[in-house]
Amino acid sequence: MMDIKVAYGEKVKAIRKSQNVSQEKLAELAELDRTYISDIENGKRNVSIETVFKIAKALDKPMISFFEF
Amino acid sequence: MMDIKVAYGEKVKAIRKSQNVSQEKLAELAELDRTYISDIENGKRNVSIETVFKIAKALDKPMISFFEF
DNA sequence: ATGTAGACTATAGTCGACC
DNA sequence: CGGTCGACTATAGTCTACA
Repeated sequence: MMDIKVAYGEKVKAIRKSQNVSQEKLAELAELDRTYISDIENGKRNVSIETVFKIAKALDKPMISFFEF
Repeated sequence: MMDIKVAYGEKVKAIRKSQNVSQEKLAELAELDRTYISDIENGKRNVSIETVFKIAKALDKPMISFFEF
């Protein structure tokens, strides 16, 4: 059974790294806590769609980019 | 500014209705509370990605279907 | 069948500190 | 720079009841 939290976290990390952005910078852009970004990328947090939306905007990607598995 | 909760709720309602499924039945299939489904469709709740995933599975649609605006 | 309200428990999301 | 811990506050998600 696929874990959506893990899959989402991996997407965030991959897209963030492809843009050479640090977790710290992403946190600032998305107005979220840095430690929370860390947890998200490591598949530990079940984020809300508002948070998904904020991160998508911060990385300038459509939301669906994070759910294409 | 677009409200992601409202947009998501409208998608759930539209897809659910297109399949002639009641909120009650959707709640049962997704293993969520019926009143919660009602709130979601009315744009009142900031659902988690696990909940989005459950609803997507219950309606037999890929997650991205709910974020194509 | 659906919307809403209120009271409840679990967890999303913050923050400071340390490695 | 990123992972983790612990304590915290806000809200996700449940449930009963009534229109």
